[in-house]
Amino acid sequence: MDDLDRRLIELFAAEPRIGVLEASRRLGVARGTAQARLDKLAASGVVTGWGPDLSPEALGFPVMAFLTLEIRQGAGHDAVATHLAGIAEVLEAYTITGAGDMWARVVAQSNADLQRVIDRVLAEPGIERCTTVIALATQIPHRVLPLARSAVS
Amino acid sequence: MDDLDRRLIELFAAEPRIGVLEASRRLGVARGTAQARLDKLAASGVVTGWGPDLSPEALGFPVMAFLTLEIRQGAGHDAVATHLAGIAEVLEAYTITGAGDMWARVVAQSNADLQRVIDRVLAEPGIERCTTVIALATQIPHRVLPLARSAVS
DNA sequence: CAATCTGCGGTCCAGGTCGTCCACGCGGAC
DNA sequence: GTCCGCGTGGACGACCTGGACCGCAGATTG
Repeated sequence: MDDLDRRLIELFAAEPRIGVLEASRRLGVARGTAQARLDKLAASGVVTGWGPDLSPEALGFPVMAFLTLEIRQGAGHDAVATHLAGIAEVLEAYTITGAGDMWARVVAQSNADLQRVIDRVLAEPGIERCTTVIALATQIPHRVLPLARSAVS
Repeated sequence: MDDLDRRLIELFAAEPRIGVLEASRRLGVARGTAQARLDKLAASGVVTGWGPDLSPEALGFPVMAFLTLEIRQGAGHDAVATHLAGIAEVLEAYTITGAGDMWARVVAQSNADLQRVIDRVLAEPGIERCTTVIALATQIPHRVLPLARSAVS
């Protein structure tokens, strides 16, 4: 993860479709070098994929909310996680610090639809309580690039 | 967003490097069709980018935490958002329902490093209080694909 | 100190791909 | 009936890819 790697990532983040050759030209290095760096970045796990980024909003799910789930003692998180994984509107879920707590990001087609999503989530008996927080505005969209800039090594 | 679009997205999500021609072959359509669909998906905003996905963990930031910030009345969210945007470890931030609340996802190199990050966040005087929750395990990694499958229209 | 290794730059090649046209046929909408 | 949008198949030239080879430089090792 030296400076060349960083510039490579930034370049592809800015213009994903340029291709290896064009990238190598822009950075003033040989194509083989750029290619080797990209392969290494992928192998080391820094670059996890090149998949298309989808916008839930454009897909018809403009409402985003964060759920904090309180898991019933002894119920185990796995059952809840499996249940959440079966709900497409659940985009993300983590176990977090706190007494049996779990956190999930969900989206919905409207505020009314959010109720339906939450009800689906709560269908799992292992969930004791659920507090919902709705995202009103995006101040910082999901980003990792600045982190790559600051990463050392 | 018909079935062809969906299969196209799923295909590229599974194998991002295949190229338009190969994709059209797999789906049994003409290349021009696949290309037109991809262009349309990008134009409609469903596909927001093809950038490399970076793993904060692989970049040396294995600790993830969620901050709930209480914004001082009248301070305005913008100042806080600008401040957060200047911190690379802040990967995401939203204003949320609740009295002047804001939510942010941060990463850090270690639990000790998390303290440094939080201190940097709290350097902004517009923030009144900050509660931190640490993610222990990823139950569902960030995903949008299932949503695309369920999206209608 | 010298041998070795690794990373990098430069170059070559064949094959495949890309973006972009076009004409044509099909179905639905007016 | 006629128009329009959409998908198809084909074609074009320009370009890119993956792979290979070589030489050089610095770092590492014995």
